[in-house]
Amino acid sequence: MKKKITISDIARELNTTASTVSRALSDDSRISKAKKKLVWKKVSELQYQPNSIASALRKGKSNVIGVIVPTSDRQFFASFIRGIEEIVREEGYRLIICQSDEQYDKECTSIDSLLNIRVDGIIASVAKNTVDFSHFKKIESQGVPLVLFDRVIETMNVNLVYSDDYYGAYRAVSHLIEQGCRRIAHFAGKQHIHIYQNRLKGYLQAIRDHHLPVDDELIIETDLIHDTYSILEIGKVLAKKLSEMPERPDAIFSSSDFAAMGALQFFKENNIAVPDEMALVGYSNDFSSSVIEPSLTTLDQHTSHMGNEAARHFLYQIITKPEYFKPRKTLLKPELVIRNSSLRRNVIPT
Amino acid sequence: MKKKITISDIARELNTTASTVSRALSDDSRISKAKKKLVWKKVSELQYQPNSIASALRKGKSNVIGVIVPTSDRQFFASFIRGIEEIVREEGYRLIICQSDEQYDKECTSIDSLLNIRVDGIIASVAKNTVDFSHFKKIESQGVPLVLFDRVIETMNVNLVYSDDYYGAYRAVSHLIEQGCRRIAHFAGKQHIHIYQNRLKGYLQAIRDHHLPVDDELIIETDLIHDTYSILEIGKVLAKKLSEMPERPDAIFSSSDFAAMGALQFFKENNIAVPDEMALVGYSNDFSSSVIEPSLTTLDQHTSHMGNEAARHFLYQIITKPEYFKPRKTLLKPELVIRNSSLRRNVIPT
DNA sequence: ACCGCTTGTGCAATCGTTTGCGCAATACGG
DNA sequence: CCGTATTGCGCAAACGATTGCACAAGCGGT
Repeated sequence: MKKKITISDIARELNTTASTVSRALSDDSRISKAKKKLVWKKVSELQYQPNSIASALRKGKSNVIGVIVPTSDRQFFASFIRGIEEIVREEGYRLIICQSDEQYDKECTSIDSLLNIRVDGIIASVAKNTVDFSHFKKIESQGVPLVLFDRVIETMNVNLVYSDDYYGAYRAVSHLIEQGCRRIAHFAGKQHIHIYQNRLKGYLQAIRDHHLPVDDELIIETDLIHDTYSILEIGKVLAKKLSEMPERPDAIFSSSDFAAMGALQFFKENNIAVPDEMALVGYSNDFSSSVIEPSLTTLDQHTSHMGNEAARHFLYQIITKPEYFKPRKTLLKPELVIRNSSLRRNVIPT
Repeated sequence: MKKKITISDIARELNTTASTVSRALSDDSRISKAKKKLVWKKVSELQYQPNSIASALRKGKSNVIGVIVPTSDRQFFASFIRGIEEIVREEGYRLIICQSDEQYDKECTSIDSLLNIRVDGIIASVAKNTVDFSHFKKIESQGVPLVLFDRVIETMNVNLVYSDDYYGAYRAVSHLIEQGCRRIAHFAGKQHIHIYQNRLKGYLQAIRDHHLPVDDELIIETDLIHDTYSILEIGKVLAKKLSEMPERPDAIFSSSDFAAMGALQFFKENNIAVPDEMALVGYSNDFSSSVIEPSLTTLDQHTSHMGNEAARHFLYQIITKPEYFKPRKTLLKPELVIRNSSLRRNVIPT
């Protein structure tokens, strides 16, 4: 192990003290230009690397933001993280990324470690089974800025960034109705998760607004959070179930791209024409939805934009005095990306 | 800001000193069981959160590993990161993830910040344009353990984890030949990157070993590192070029799944039958390659396994005395995942 | 009664930076 | 020539946990 050189080493060589060097490095106005030059010269000469640990300890600020995601290998979360990074990197913040793997206890330990290393803030999306929020309350109570995104906890008074799932679903279903669909099924996610609840609400409202009957049989609640290949399978199974109904539906709005794609594969294998006999809309605009045949209509949530917003919320909270601070909530509208799985050729666009 | 409670607060309440508390918490044998109980009780009573910054400063160890990836929104890197995490989390290490965005200068600053915060090690894949390696040398010279993966620098004497690209390519091309293909084109990546170089070598060797002619016209070198949608386009353009050749090739081995998929889309649009007129093999086994129609044959690199290995290399180096330490190199064999894009029906499997 | 040993605890320095405060030197106005 | 700014820098105390060393008390053996 080579001995690391410190601020005092520099000071010694320059016949001055650590304080002066420190101030010179932080461009303090009380240090003369000449001295600063000298210091900078020595710094590069000795290849000095500041020790941010020491600095963090003294300043009580680590310049690190903790990010907790259920999993980082979904495009959704990956591009969200990229979105955060884009914004905070120029302010000198680094990210430390924890995966909860959708498990409550990993979520807890992640939060603990992040607090231990004294992150300056935490940006998180809650795991699918989390119903107790005391660990998030702890973050607040320690005075650490918190931003929740996507799977948020609406009852907590913190910064929020989420997508307007109600709108997205409403938009998707209205689109299907415009295409002439009259019996629209819905692959709904587990209803204790807000986003899935809102998508179901949007679905219902759209149906009602267009004076169509709501059929509970067509609403299938299932766990849409798994690895991609499993959800694909789930989609196939559900598609089979729907196709065997006496009065077969003519469209599906799925809360997951992958379930929609699984369904699509089933229909192709069983010669049910998509979109003409069965139109499909997914959710999230995963890359794969653009290459599957027919390509899948879906909702793009502009995830990296969500990341940007989350980052900005954090930065805003940092510069605001606690007594003046009020949490901010951003609700972003998803965009319907219309592709072939829902585009019937004999329909005249309105 | 609520005042954080420290080890000395605990000590004061217990009429003892910080040293005793510290030792009690680290389960030092010199502290009596009784005292330890008392300490633990107070700890939970006061909701004490250890300050790892202070600890890191004193111990010269942060329990953080820096990971540098070109981009985290590729499945490849995401699952690699997951692979690392799996192994190191139980040893108490956290990950801090930096994206170089394939840019040399971001790579440099990432390394600098990681060294500043005194990470215990760095696991990195080099950016596509990096040709000067002094920043990686710096990591070594500071005595910080380094593991390079996938896009490695073979001339550096550090831990390496990479995939046997030569083997993968050889395997892919042999498979195409077994399927009856005789004029096989190759979408090659830029040749200053080792992995693409090795894939080209594997391609060439397989052709030669099967006594087929090598046609330079069929080898197209192009930049395969971009966002997915752009590579898709590149694939289409190249496919067009190939399809217009007087002697049209009957197969493509692409160093990128996305380029292969782009080509596939072009062939479908232009009624060139895949795999019968044109067989296709991609590289990486991205999820989308399984849903495109026909599904794409490709090479799976077992990325999360690569992550496991990288993590183990790091842990090994950590526990080994520098004077006994020798870098370890792991070369993993990719697996050919045979799907419909290359599977000709009239071929009897051998 | 004395010595040595074990067991449990405290003292104080240390990790590398930052920062409030004080002090000298110079400048400037009257 | 004195008083008051202004400029430039050093002293020393933090930040919170860790750790080498000393030391005290208790015990047993001679």
